Amino acid sequence: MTTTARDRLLDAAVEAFAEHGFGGTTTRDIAARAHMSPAAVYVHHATKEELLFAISLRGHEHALEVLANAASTSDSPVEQIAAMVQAFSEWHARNSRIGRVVQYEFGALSAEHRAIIADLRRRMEHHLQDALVAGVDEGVLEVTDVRGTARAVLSLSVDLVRWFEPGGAHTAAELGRLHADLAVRMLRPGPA
Amino acid sequence: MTTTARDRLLDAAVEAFAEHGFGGTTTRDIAARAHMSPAAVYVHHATKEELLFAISLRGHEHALEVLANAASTSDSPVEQIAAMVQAFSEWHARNSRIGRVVQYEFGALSAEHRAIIADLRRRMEHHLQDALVAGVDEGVLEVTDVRGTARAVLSLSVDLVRWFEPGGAHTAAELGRLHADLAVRMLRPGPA
DNA sequence: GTCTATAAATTGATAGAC
DNA sequence: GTCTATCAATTTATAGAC
Repeated sequence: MTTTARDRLLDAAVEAFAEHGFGGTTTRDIAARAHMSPAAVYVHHATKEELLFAISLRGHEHALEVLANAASTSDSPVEQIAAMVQAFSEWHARNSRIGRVVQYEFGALSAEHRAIIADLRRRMEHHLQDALVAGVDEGVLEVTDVRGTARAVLSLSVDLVRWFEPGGAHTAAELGRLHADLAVRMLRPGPA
Repeated sequence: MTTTARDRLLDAAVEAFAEHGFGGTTTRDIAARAHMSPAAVYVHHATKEELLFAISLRGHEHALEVLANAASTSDSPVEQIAAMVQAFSEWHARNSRIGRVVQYEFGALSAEHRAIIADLRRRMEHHLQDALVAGVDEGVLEVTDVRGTARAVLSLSVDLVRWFEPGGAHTAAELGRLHADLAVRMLRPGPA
């Protein structure tokens, strides 16, 4: 688990993009954070946008994996949703800087890179939609708008990257549990 | 209701900041969108950051007003929450560009301006927290973590600025209704 | 209050030595 | 694969005419 110069560069770029946004970050700032010269940034990535894409791709792949793994832990739709929301919120809290770049800098990608990332995002939404549809079929969930509700559930996890700070009022695990509980309650059939 | 040059400038800056972020927006881009020369940007605002603050202050004040008005439409905590979430989501959808700047460019403000905006944000959260506490006291809501749950409820409204497009799958009114319904269901006491 | 012109600094990216 | 040095373009902001 040695830290390569490439890893140091990616970590530095994540911090800079999360703090100042892609457009507000200079390649000099990234280089300084990674303790490198401005020229060293271009050894591993041809442009600033390619550096963003590398971060965004890794982040989306990791987040998708977290969601897929959580979905596979049970056959019960309710338990799948609880596990997905719990894991997805906890991941976003534990990786809030990566999460901020992943979620907010989509528009800064090139058209080609945006298409690749958009596909990963679709697959994330489908994991949630599948569980919602299964729950409705089994009669254990009440959902009228599957697409809109899937997005709303994911919003609980995603929006925390906007304000989460390590060492704040909630730990990552606490937010995971809270959001999972709220999500399940949100989808239960109402009182007859 | 005449459109002044100042309004044109603010509208142009909102569009530019929402599309490219504060750091990624040039004053030339703002000027071009407002059909002005680069120098005209500095007639009404001394710096690019002051232009952002003017937008952010207006936006936060407007959003707070929407929330306060919704809270005052009923004495029932459940109805207050439904009205707040419905109005807050609808406002963010109808003003998604302003909402994006308001929610995502907080960190680009100066320390002084950030303190002013932070106070407005605290007041928004308190409107929700007050209704949650009242609902728990009356026994009509079940909330274990008031702060965390207030944030989660607001996340439903806020996160839509990340992806909402006018003319998309949902109208602003539909999202308002959907989110209000989900929020109330999220807070109901569970089956004994 | 609008413009043209421009200053002064910063930017993304490259050249070429080690 | 790292550095120093630098280019060419762009950036924020200002000066001064109308």
